Amino acid sequence: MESKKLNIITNVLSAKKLKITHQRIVVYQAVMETNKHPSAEQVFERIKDNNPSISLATVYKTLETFVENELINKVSSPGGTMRYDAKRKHHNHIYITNTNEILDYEDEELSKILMNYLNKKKFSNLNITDIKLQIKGEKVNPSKGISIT
Amino acid sequence: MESKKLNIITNVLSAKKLKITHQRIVVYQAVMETNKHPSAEQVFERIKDNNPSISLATVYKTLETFVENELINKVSSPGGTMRYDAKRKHHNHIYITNTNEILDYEDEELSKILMNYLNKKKFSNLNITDIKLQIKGEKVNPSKGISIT
DNA sequence: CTCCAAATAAGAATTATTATTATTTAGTAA
DNA sequence: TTACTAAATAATAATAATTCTTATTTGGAG
Repeated sequence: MESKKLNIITNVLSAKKLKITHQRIVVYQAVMETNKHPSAEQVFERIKDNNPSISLATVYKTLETFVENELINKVSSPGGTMRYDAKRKHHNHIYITNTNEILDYEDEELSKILMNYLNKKKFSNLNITDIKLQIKGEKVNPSKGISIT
Repeated sequence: MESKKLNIITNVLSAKKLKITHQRIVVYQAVMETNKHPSAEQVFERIKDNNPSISLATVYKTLETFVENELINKVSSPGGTMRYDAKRKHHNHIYITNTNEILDYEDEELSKILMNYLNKKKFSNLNITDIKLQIKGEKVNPSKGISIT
């Protein structure tokens, strides 16, 4: 199963004509394995114990390469630093201001409503590439999670 | 009329119990006068010719003071730097990726739809402080403006 | 197996922002 | 008005995040 996962990654990379390197595999895995929207620094922290030779600059560059190849997303956060997340289905973000977390909020119904509404508007000279909702809030109890019904 | 504008500013400042200083008046005016969501650096550029003694650090600190006192907003941008804008009616942002501009998109009807939709959802442990739409796109013709109908 | 364009490591450089500290000033109260 | 004090500012150092540079290494085509 480890090798299966590895296989998926190598396929993804070669589909984008990217050289398959140990660094790229490790960084890609690190971003995929978490839903925590890590910063480059956090990706580096996550991988460095098992891969002490991978440098922070490489992590930055590798992440940037993935963004250019649309394998992951790069999002700005109210905290000021850039955060990365695995590119999956379209989703919105909830910024938790008191813990600096970014949560995903997936809501297909909402996306449809938004699409639908904005399509009726005419934006001249603008080519819209993405529409997402940005919810900002704070955890009432920072040590507990958030659930949505 | 200059003095009238000045009067408005001094009233705003004293309402927040902020000392009325030349630096604050100038920075406040600079942010109010543009709808371009300037960075701290851009505010500095805008004022420095007429106020060569105001330092960049003061601009940063003054803007931060205004944010704390809810006179202006601070928003992150895909470009990575923080941008400021006059706090007015609730509005959404359109990030123009090929020119790095941030446009306002005010739409009360849309806000109501969103509020309404999200109120039906139950987010436990989350105190929502802001909901805004983030539209990303690029100008087809970078030298021209964007109009919305 | 060889070769070369592309990728990486290491660290310097740059950019954005915050912190420090000595000096100045707004507002208050005599 | 003047004197006082807490707050604000100027100048600059420090820090944090990110990008650049360059010498070295390596994946993969042939």
